[in-house]
Amino acid sequence: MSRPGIRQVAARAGVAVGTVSAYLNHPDRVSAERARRIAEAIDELGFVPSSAGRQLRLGVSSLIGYLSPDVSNPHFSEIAQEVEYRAERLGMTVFFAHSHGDREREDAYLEAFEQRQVRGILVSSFQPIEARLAAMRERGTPSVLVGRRACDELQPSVSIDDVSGGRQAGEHLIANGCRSLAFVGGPLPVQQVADRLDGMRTAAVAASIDPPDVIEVAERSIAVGRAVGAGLAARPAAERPDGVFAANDVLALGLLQALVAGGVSVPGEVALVGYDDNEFAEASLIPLTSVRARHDDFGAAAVDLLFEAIEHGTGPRADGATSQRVYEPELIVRESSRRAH
Amino acid sequence: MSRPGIRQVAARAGVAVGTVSAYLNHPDRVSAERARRIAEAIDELGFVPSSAGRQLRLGVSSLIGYLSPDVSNPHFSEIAQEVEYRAERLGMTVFFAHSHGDREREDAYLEAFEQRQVRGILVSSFQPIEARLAAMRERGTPSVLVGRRACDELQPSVSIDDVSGGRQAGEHLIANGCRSLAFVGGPLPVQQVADRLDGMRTAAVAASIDPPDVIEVAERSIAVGRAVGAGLAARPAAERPDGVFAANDVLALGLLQALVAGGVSVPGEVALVGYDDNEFAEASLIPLTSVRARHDDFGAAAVDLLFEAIEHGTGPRADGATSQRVYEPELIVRESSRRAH
DNA sequence: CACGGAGATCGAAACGTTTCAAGCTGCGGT
DNA sequence: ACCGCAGCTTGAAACGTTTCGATCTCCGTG
Repeated sequence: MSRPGIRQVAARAGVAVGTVSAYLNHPDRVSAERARRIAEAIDELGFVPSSAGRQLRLGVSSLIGYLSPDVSNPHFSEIAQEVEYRAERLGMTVFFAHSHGDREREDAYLEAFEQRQVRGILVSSFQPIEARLAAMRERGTPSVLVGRRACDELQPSVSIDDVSGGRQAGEHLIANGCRSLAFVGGPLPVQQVADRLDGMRTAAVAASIDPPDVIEVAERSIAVGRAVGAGLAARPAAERPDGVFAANDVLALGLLQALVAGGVSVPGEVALVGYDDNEFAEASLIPLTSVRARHDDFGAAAVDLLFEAIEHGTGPRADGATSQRVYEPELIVRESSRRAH
Repeated sequence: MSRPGIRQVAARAGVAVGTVSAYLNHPDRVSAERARRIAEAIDELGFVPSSAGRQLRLGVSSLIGYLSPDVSNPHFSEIAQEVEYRAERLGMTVFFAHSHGDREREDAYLEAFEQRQVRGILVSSFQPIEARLAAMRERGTPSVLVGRRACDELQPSVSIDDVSGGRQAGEHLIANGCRSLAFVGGPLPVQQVADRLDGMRTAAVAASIDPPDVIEVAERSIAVGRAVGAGLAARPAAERPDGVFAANDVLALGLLQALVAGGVSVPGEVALVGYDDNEFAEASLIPLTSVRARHDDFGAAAVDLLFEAIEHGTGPRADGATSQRVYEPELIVRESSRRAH
């Protein structure tokens, strides 16, 4: 007793299959009488149209794929939500997949997307991935790199100027009287992390103070932040940085907790700045200063850019412009770094 | 220049289409020589198998659907992650969709799942939805209700005993000397919320103290928690409850921030307990006491139950047992409610 | 009354895959 | 030299849909 198809519906309603198809896709083209009979048949049979059949015939789906590292980081879940809203308004469904930073999973999902004939793909990744995206573009599936600026001119991307974000964080700390800076983040090969550090270094150089101490970590999680924070709290005050910039809010929140638990006053003894400005940064008991990546437009812009790529085809843009949007981040100053001079 | 199909590959490799199919699905059944030729052809043509064609022929996909209200709540994203891991190990891909509490969206996604012929569906919802799930079960798509115990015997579910959780929270507050309780949560028609409140009431009755003051809210978010917290902080100390139980960690974190900002000492003047034990509850500067819903097994159990339903068919279970797992929650005591007596 | 046109309906073909009965090949045993 | 068997290989059929030229019906016009 396999599920009924459009044929069974047609037979039951006493009409041709083409008519049933018309009813489903262009209800206005079929007479009221038949529409009624068809609706009845569908109901009685419990007919559900098969998207596989439809997709096979049409050659495309109404799916867009979204590959992100990790939805448990509020930064990504906030973007995901926005993407879903925007795509929905454009009649598309989003197929979410999470790589958890694993390269194999990334590959597997990208391939799955292609097999499903998604119309386009949104990709957030901490790994070099442009070559793979270029190959998919060749085969007709466009993509937008989210969160990092693409090197290849032909690869659309939506990103934050992380160097600028890092510089703002650094300048802010310095302006608040910090002279002994530290950067907590990693792995350093990750472009976004490296850029943020670079920006901070630039600020230090400009102010002619020592470059930040780099505390590299393998993972940006609360637990790791906590561990690093405990280490800092354990140092004698003289050997402790007085201004810390974390690559990430999640990391920063862990740091903050361990510092305070270790008896270090924030922002008094250590001023702290995070990155992403996620929801929980603002909700902390000592609200966290953070570099905001304008979430409001970010996900939506990615979707829009993807649609542009879908329309324009996958070649270079006719107008020669590159489709790479870079947002200027904004420093949101809160208590964790606000110091009386 | 449509994408090449298995036929073009066969032609190019000089073999029959059946052989290419065999190569793709049972590589051991084709001779080394042909395998080589086919691999070559696939490479040259950039062939990507169409999952639509495959699914059409097979009649099933390797998808399971997961409908949840909102991935920006860490509670759900933690479950989602677990579900994805478990499903992956079983060779399934998870199709995520988010209802954002909207009934229409819920409907639309459930229908989309069915059209895609998912093997089964995981559903978290705050609305009554069992009737719809029953209809889908009739048509051959099993589901597992996640987070709330199903009323219908035939509907598998994985849930937490929310009444017990509420009772534990209440008893704990009382044991810590609180005599004037309050419950913050809502909307009350939501089963999970009502159950938690019920449990707390039970505890109050058992201890012969006044039942909790109920502060109903329309939405469980940080912002709402903050607003309620500000309201409490503004009251004269005598009119303020000394033990507050929030339906949700997100809500609790908002409350906590506003209380402290309003000069109310936590846990000194107000002891606070949340629910879900999400990652950020533990990471708060005043770590939040919370009722933990054993995330470790939760998502995995849901997937396992779904698979059982898929195997067993969609009728009542042969052994007559109902497939409803109820977990006993565990109170994790942290500083936000720990009081010196 | 014949004709034309508009609008609704029909039904075969095609999309890309897997299955499976049937055919083919080569080898070992008698 | 023949048979039988095992293992590869073949290719047609079927899955459920949409498209589109052909057909049919009906009505108004000349």
